[in-house]
Amino acid sequence: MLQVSNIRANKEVYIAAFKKRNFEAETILNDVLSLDESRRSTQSQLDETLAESNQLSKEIGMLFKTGETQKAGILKEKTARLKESSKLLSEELNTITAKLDALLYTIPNVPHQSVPAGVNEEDNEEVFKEGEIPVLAEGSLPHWELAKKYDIIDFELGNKVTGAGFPVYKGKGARLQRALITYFLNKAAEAGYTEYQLPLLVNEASGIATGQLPDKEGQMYHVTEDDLYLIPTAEVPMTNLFRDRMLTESDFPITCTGYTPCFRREAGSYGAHVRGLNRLHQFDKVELVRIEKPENSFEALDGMVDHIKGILRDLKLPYRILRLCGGDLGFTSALTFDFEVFSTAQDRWLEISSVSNFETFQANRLKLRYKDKDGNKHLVHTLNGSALALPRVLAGILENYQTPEGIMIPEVLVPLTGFDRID
RNA sequence: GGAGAAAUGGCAGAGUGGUCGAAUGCGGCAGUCUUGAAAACUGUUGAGGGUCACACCUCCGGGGGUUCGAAUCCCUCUUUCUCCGCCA
Repeated sequence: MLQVSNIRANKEVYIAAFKKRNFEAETILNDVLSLDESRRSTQSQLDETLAESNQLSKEIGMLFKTGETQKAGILKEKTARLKESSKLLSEELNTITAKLDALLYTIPNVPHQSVPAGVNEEDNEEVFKEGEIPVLAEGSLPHWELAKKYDIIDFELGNKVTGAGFPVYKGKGARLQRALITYFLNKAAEAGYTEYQLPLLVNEASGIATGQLPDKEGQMYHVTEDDLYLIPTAEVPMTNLFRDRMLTESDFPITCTGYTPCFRREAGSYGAHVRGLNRLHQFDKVELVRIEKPENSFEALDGMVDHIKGILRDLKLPYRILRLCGGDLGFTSALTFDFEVFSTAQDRWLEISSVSNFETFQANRLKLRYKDKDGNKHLVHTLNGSALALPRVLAGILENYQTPEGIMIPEVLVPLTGFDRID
């Protein structure tokens, strides 16, 4: 959520920046500013009324003490009127505040200056590419065929037990999956990230703070009985660990990692592009979260990008990095880099990580600030990134490492899987 | 799930209708002393809104109510603790 004070100071700059998102902001920003105007004037009217009423109450107290009950009675009548008007004013204030918040909730983050304009994924900017695309033997298969051939992932069983999008990993498939999780967590630990095991259900306040609610409500599974949401990403519980905190200089840097399953309704998704592991309702992911001082956040973002590069090099997977254009940029993000692995048998790029700097957008909702040496308070910057999302990495490995003799296991994983080939 | 107790500032802990935004202790910060540090002493020290700055307003787990006036009384929700039940 943007800060009104920043909107006031940077309106024109924001309007221009929002154009990169194809978001026509002028009207809404003007509405925000005028609502804020009336919020403040109503607030100060209310304050004055309350001040008067407080003063009278004090006087009444004194009069009772000195036994002048008649005088007190007269003042009491006065307060009745004040009470009435303060009630009206506070109702008005609530209405205005609710309207203002509702508007603010619909405004996405301001794209970073480096974000290219664009309408969709076609306009994302490729900034890096590495790794060799293997030449596969005749008759190579997409991963869902391989999964069936080697009996390592069973989509049908998942359909029976739950429904589409909930695959069952089996035998070496399950072990490979577990090895990947361990491997990713080990890499994060080596890089200094603190590991967490997190709740998989979160409350509404958490969903709002990281920006999943109220706008993207339909993306999360909602447990209505208890009013809890299944996490769509570990970002939600991990970032919310720091909700309502006042940090100090010595708390930085804050770097966290954790493995969780992720649950996404993906309403409306179907077709060839969602086949197999390409798009699931439940999938595994290792996530990185960082909380940084504003002046360090972009350096931290680069650090995360490098971390993920290192993993993909280790796995010897061909990948590229995209700087998302305004049209493809997530609602809460100021700058996002997507990592894509080339899926040889499908002949397409699969997104396996998304690394973002949210600047103060989440911190404002989180009420997450820090106090600098001089005692001044600032919102922090929050960042997160997948390192990595499992299913598509698995798809990439299965497809790129297939040989007529079976699927070879990337070298770095062998100590963790205990086998070097699926056949 | 049942019964009881509790929730106050960074922490501990007073406060049970009016000079309480809140005693006191610890911690933090600044100073005195000291070659330096510790100790001791002195001062200072919650958050949000508002203002050029003050004033002023709000916040004692959340929400609602009683009252001229609520940390304090009432209702409700949440959380924690103790006991019982159930259970991986």
